[in-house]
Amino acid sequence: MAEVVRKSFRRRPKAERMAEIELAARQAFSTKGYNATSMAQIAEDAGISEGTIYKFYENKRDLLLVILLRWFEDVRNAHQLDLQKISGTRARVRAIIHRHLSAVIADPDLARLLFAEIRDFEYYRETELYQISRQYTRVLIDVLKEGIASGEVRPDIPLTLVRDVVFGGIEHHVSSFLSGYADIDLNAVSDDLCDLVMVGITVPAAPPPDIEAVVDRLERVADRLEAGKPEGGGG
Amino acid sequence: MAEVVRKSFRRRPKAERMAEIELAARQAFSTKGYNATSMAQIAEDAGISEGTIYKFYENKRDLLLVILLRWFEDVRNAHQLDLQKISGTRARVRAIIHRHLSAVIADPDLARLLFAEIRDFEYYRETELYQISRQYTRVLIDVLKEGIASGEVRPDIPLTLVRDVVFGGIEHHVSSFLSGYADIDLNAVSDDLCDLVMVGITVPAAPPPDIEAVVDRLERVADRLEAGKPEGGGG
Amino acid sequence: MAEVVRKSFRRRPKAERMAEIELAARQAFSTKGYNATSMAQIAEDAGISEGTIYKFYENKRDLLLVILLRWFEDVRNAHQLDLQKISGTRARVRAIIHRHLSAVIADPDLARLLFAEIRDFEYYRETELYQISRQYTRVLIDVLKEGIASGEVRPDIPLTLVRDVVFGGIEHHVSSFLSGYADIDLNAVSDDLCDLVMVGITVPAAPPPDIEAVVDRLERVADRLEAGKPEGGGG
Amino acid sequence: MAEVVRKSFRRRPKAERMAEIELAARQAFSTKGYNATSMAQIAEDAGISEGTIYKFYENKRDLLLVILLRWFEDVRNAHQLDLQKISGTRARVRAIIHRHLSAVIADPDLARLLFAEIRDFEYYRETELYQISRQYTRVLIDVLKEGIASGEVRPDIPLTLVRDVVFGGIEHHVSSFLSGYADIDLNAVSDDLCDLVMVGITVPAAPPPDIEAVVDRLERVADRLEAGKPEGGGG
DNA sequence: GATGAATGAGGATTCATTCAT
DNA sequence: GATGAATGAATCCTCATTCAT
Repeated sequence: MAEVVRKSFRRRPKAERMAEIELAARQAFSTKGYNATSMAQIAEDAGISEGTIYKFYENKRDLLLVILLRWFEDVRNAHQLDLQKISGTRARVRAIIHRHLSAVIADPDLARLLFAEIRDFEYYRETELYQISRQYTRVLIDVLKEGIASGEVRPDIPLTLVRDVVFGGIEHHVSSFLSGYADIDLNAVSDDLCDLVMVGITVPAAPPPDIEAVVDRLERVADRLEAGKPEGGGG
Repeated sequence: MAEVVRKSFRRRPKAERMAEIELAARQAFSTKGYNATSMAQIAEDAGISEGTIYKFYENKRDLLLVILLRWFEDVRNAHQLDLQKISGTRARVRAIIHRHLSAVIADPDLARLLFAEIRDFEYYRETELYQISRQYTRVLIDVLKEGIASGEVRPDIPLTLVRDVVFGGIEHHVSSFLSGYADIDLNAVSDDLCDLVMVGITVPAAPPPDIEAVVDRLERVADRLEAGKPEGGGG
Repeated sequence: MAEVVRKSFRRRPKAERMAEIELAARQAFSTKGYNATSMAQIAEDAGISEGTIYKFYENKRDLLLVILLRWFEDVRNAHQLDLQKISGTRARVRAIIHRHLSAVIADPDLARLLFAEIRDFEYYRETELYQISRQYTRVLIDVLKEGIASGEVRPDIPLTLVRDVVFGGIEHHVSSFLSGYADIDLNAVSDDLCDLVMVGITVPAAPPPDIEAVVDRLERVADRLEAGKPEGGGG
Repeated sequence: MAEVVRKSFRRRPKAERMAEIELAARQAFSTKGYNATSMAQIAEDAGISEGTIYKFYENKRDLLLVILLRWFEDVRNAHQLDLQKISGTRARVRAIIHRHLSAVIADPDLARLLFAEIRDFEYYRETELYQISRQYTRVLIDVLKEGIASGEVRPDIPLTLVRDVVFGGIEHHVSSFLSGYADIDLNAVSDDLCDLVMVGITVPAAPPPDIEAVVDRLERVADRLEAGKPEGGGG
């Protein structure tokens, strides 16, 4: 009974192939942009033939979509994990900023592709990717709502505007830094942006200058009163 | 060999032609993106022939560049005029936000083209357009610096990050609203964004509004306490 | 975006395709010249699509280059074979002339393309094709040098000029005959040109000038002898 | 009677304009080739507008034709003047070679244009330019015929072949020298080519070395015959 | 399943020529 | 006469996609 197990000797796991293709595509799209990247180039980079890509992805557009979806999913999952171990609105906001910032820095052009190239894809905005990106930015809104509930955040803030300021700000900041070929200090920028959003840029309204003196006096009075209690009781 | 007899045509003022071409190109680029727009389409929309475009613009890229430059120049000039009649950091910041927001709302895709399509234009980032866009966002930084000088703004804020938050936030906000086919309340959003940047979202450690009255009362109490100590016991 | 459904097609051996393309291109280039020939025309003649040409050749210029290179190689190989079985400078020179002449007659415009169209190809002259064409005409120079060594050829001849006279002469001759729609007698022209180069056109060097005087004297002697015959006979 | 002679104050003599246009066109055609030269460029170089060229020349092709015709006429006239003061076939052949060579060296690409670019001009070959170029090369044939008549040239030479060898040789030689960026020694090359054509490259069939000895012997015979006449009969 | 040769529409750009000014 | 803006066909080349092997 020669039960020769002749497994696929050349066939690669589907997931592995796809990962290679997506990696190649992602790098190419990021580096040169969607239009300037050819399927032939992606195939070559992935070490496969052009035709094979079409076994896994409907077309070039679909490939970009899948890549963007994967990116959103990955970062969103990271957000979930982060938030599980962090409490306090400020700390949670900072975590979201930090995570998104590091993701954008890791592949600065990918996020922009969403806005840049998707526009050719007429009806796609209302569907898959649009939903995902909304869900993605939803984490921040949820955290802000919790902050409102807990009293840490003003209840009258424009939620979507805050969301756009955070994500738009990160995108702009990374891209303007890239233009300047400078490095970004991940922690410093996270802190700064978090600060900025939380407390703004205005010089804090100085506390009434006398109040401390008054308190001092009151404390002294209280001290004395307490000290004189024994006599005070008599009458 | 293009040895063909041509139709008739009309000679038009150069500026008029260019305005028509740029309008057509601007709309097409905005609507469909740079790559998806053909010179033939632009020519048709402008009511001229393809060849004529090349009398005025070096190539397609140049046409986009000119359009973007014009946009920046126009809005920058508007900024200058605005700021001439407004004083106070907060009011000036709000004016910049308001002006930029209304420009972006007027042609929401144009500003994005800068970031979306320019990336193919290798060395151009370091040159013309990059310079202009830097100069453009410079107005906000200058206003912020004045605010620091006048004590209205915290001296330790990260200037470029604030800049990126404002312009990136506006861009994202407009584009996310457009996706939802909702209208933007220009004044409300300007106010909100200005507020956000100036004072942040944290619940202010608001000094109790009665504090001075309280202090007064406390002081009177203290006075009485002090004064009545000796006699206070007696009737 | 070329997202169209295609017709069916046949996969063919690479060499076969290339041969067809080159044949079509060669005929078109020869007939109409390089500039007047469109890639579309070549593709149609070759029975393929335009895009396919670009699978084999970088661009139109490259296609011309390849064709010219092939032609030079073919004729050069023929020269080699010819010379292997022929000895004697004159016979060898004639063989080169004959072979080149017949190649030029077979495709009269091809050789001229080299000189006519290559000039646009700026730096190409110093590279591939220039080298090949130099090597090509080198055969004649080598044969001439052998002739000098063997004493059959004057050692003081300007080698490159002779080379240019032979090849330039053939080219001109064929093209002027073609203009006149006349046929060329391959063997006769080969002989004539060979003769021309070998011995020139001058009437063969007059016999030493004194010999005539000598002959005169001899004639006079003879006359006298004849006149004196009557007496001479007596005695 | 104010007979104000208001001559053309801006209008240039027609001939002058044409000369400028032709100069500009000639340089451009020579430098870049016919196809690569645009009418716009010629107009700019000539300091006039594009439209003006069409006042003088039917079209681009016609302009080239005129230029080539002028060139042929100029050189042909020079040939005529040269030949008026030179006699002897060899000297006359050399004069033609020298004159043509110097004309080709002066504008090396012009002559080639005749062969290179004219081919697009289907039926033109049988007409104007073809006639002129035939007439042009006719001078050499005429000189050769005179040489035959005077006995200086072998009567059996292939006239047209000699013509093609001379003109084709010059063309090739100049172009191969240009490729090498070397200078041509006008006189040396003229001499060499003239020599080559006149006497070929073969080592001259040196007069039989014994001929003088033979003559000597013949003279001695004659002497003896003369001396021995009286006695000769006797003894 | 994988391949990669073949497709062919599409697009940017050029330029000879015309003709209203 | 001169101009030069306008034309628009023509061309090379690219590349997403298909399908016979």
